[in-house]
Amino acid sequence: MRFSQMFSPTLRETPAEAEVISHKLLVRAGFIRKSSAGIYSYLPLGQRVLKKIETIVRQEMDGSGSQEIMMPILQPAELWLESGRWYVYGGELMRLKDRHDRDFCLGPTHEELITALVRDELNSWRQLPLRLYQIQNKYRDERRPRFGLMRGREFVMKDLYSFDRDEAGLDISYQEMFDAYVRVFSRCGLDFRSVEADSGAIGGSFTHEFMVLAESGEAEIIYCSACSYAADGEIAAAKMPSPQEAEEGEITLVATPGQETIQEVAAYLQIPESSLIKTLFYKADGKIVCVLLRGDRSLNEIKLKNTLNCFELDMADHQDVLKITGCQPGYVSPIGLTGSIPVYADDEVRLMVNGVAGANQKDYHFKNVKPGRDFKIDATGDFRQVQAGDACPKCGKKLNSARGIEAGQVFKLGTKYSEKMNLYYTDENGEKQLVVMGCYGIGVSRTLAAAVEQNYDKDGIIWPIAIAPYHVVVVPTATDGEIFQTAMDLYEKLLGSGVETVIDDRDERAGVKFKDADLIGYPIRITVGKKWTEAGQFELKQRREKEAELLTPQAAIERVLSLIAAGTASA
RNA sequence: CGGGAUGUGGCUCAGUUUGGUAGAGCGCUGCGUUCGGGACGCAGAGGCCGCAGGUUCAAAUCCUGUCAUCCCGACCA
Repeated sequence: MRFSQMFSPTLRETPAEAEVISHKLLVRAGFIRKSSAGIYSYLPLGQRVLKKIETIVRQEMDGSGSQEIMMPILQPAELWLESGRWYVYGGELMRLKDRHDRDFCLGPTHEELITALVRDELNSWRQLPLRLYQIQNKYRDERRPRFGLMRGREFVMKDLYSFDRDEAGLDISYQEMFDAYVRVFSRCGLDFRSVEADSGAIGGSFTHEFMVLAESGEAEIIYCSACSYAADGEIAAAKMPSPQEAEEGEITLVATPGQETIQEVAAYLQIPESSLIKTLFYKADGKIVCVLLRGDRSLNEIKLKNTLNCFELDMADHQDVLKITGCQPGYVSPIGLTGSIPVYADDEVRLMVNGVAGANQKDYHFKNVKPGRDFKIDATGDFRQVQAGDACPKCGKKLNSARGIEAGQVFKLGTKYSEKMNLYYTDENGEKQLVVMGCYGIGVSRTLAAAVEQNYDKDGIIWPIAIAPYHVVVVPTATDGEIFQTAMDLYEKLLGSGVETVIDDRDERAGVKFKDADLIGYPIRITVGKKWTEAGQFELKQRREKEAELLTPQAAIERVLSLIAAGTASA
């Protein structure tokens, strides 16, 4: 490709609206342009990267026994009414009506459609297992689209659905998909981790997320420094604490004038924050519950939500707290609570011996509090947010934390949709059986953004070679004469060798070309300039490296081919 | 959906407080000089100031409404 003809307008300045690195760089380097909030056009460079990722995904899906199909984006409301999700999905579903006033939506995912499709065609156990997938635009009317391609309202997704005879079959499908995902992200050249995750409202099912590690990631990952344990921070567990061995003291009221926060009370009484009992009040579907945590811990709302099995969970406001305890926040306590409010204590709290808790009385706390003795506990469990430094639930070694971008998820659906939408097959005995399903998504456009979040420097993007829009840019430092002609010859030779190459044939100064090459992030740059005139050599510089290599024309081409081979090898 | 902010040539912004008929830099076009890390000079093109009302002799500027965009939060099968 001649750069002079490429529709890739680069910007010198960062667009004002872009906040995260990938958004800034993808816009500046001419990969994408915004159409409206969370909706983007892909310019030639962006489209090429997208296709590269799609190709890798296709190869791995096809290679693991799946078949590509294409379902409609526009879906009739009836199917969503059938699954019950027309009302459950809420505002995120992009809804519209046709001229006959019939309801439709733009597909955010395709469980309904594919279940209906397969149900009409699937009869015998002989047709199973079956795995179907597609790669297409998905639509989710996010409340708050943000970060460019990271959280868009329209995005490219690969969604695959597996159909098996039973749980054992699903286990195999799940594992094969899991393995395929590992290969996909490895081949894309990304640093990622698979983590155990929350299954959300579906509940009970088994799921893993694939996280591309990046500081800007929206998700927290907790992983073990020693063993293979890794989980989304939303669900990460830590080892059960061991009971404290201490002589029980007698509960005593102490004055703590003006000390309202955990920090203040700990400092005032000269005790560690972990000796305090943190008392929180939440509203679960309108009902008040009391939650206790160790003073140095914070609540993991998802764990509590899953335990309570509620839809809505909000912190109780000051008014409510006042009504329940007769006391302002800061001194509230489970001690002396009336029986109607259930008390949920984190495991760590249950094991405390001489804790400090509020007194439900302004300016006073109790010390030497023993849970169970001094107040009742209705349930205990793991409600705390795991932090780096906690002990691994599997091996007890130290847990670390990192941030990640969720680029893929594998999910066991079980019979949720088969039941609702009557998807059966007939087994060897002639009996009708529910089909067991799984679903598996990869955010293709998000993976593109994640790759940038993980691979950039102050000058621009640094594409992993496997998904780079082009492998090589050839930069002649002159715009005519021998240097330019030599560069053109090199360009032709590279193309002839199957190397995806751009020649920067613009009538620009060398500095401008170098800046653009760095910004766009071609993995390899070959400069034809003074070293050619002086010594008959090209300068080959990898975007990731600091120094250039001086090579003869033949050696340069060989070097390019070997770099590409190394960068695109199947995992 | 709650809170905050911003809409002025393609991009980044000034001008709005104090109303008087639109500016800079970059980019773009042409010519010349320059030519290895975003050159310089000269000459140009390009904007009914998000939109709709209102106040006024006069509105980018004041008022009302509305739309859009961004950030924080909530939310995210």
